[in-house]
Amino acid sequence: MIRLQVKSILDDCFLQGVSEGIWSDTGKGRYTVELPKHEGQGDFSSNIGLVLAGIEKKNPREIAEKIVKKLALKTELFEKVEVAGPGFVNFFINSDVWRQLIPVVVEKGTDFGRSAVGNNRKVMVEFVSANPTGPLSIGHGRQAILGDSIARLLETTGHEVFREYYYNDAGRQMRVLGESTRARYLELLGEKNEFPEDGYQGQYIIDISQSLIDEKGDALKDYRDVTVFKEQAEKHIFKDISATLKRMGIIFDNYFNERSLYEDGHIDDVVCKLRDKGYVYEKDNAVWFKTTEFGHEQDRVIIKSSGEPTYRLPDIAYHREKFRRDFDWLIDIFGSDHIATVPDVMAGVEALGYDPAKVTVVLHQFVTLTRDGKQVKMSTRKANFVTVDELVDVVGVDALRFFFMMRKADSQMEFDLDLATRKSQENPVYYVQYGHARLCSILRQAAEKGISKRPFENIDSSLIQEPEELNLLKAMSTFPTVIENAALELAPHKVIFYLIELAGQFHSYYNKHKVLTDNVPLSEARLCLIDALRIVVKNGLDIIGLTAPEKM
RNA sequence: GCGCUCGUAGCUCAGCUGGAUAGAGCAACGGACUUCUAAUCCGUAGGUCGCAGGUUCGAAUCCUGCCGGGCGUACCA
Repeated sequence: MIRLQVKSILDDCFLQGVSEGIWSDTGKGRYTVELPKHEGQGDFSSNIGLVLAGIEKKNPREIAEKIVKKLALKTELFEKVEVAGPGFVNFFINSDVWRQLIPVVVEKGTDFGRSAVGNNRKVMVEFVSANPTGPLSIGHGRQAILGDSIARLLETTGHEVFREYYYNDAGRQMRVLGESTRARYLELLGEKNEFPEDGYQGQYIIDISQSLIDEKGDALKDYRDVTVFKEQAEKHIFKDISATLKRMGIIFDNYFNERSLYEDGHIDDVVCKLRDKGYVYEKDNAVWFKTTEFGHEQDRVIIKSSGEPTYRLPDIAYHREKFRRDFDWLIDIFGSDHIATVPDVMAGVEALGYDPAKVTVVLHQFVTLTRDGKQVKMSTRKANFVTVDELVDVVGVDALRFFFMMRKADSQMEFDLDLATRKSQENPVYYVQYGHARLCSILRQAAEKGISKRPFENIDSSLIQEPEELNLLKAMSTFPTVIENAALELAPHKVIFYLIELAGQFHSYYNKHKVLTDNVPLSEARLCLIDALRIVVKNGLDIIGLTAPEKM
């Protein structure tokens, strides 16, 4: 907030220098205003001297001096502006500017941090998209939480967000699922049979088979067609998946079934359109898509010689449907195993006349599981995975969300269930939540002691003067920018790190200074700060889907 | 082989659209509870930012090469 004001004042000075002929306008937009890393370098700092000196071939400090001279006349925002180091301009902001943040935050309340930068752009976030072959595992959990927090951030910044889950309940995987279910069904009935070699081995299949017996007895034992088994499995698994997601606070606006692309003729239509445009040809009895026309190394098969489409074709058709539904921005959250499909889909989208620049793919790295110190290759089929439900049981929703949001998407994560269980108490989510609980506690105590929460105009705000207090205000002032950046960069971890930092500053302050004392005016002033801070922490937790307990 | 991606403290990770002295948590060590919640705080220690070049006033950050991990590289999804 304040940074932008400083930047715009600096821009004015720069332009003034241009019109006076001191320097050219080449440097326009090249210099920055940033938060310095070290103490004593001001509240903000600009590299303008160094940048302009490079362009004009002049001494950076001299240029910085000229800027400072112009700035001095400009505004009461600054307490001091000085040249430092090799040619930086450091800005020291008047303390009162920081204090004025308090009434702003209090007035905006839950809206502080929200913004309209999204301009109501329609965004679809596609995530999870797991086929119903088993419970959600850790990897899905990461994706679910990543996608959901991105969606939340976009909503907070004025985007119109639509969450979609894309799934496929046809094909080989599902046939195997049906066969596995039938095999277990017969097993439970004591019938002789063989479990499919590549069948799904999890306990959940047995449970599903049992449910069939409960409902229908042995009426299905002579069914050769696996459809009924498949459908039962799908129904149960999907119910579990939605329950798991809901438990984590994740709700979808739509589940999109890949099969509808066939039923509604979109698959055939896409092939026709591509053929009309000359991007498709036949060879070796298969249908090929000329991805080489889009700079790829080789063409790709979209319909196998058996007549079945490869996964690329429905993926392309699906993306066309997304475009046709008039979204301005399409965000796909994929695991890194989908890297290879992305360029093909993009080529397809482009070939059909849509703009691939409207698609952003967030790829997240895998979560590897270690058990007894050894890495386990997770597989739904072999059922050697850890489910999201198990994790939630053990660590709770908040800790799990925090854990997954802490890391940026493209970092690999190692997950050790034993360690997670043991360490869940150390999860930094509690550090932030405890901060919130403490803030609430102060407000409660104040009420009990009869120290009233007065409006900002009625307190002596100059009493808010400790460096820790001003630093808290400075940190609070960046909150809207943090949210905005995290949203536009699709990087929820930035909010997490911000909250940890802010909570840390508060905990320090709490241990050093007392808010409620016999000094009533001072207590009242500090209480205003505490109230505003509580709002920021609460909003931060809310925005990324975490609870903000008032007591712990 | 090729493509994408990662490599920062003992461990887990921030920082990466170039800026001044590279940060946090955990683990280690030493301190602070008759005081608004000690799920907290304060301090100490810990680094060739994978390696080597290059670009420039300035590189953890950009470029090139190499080394090492992950994921791909199907008429599997």
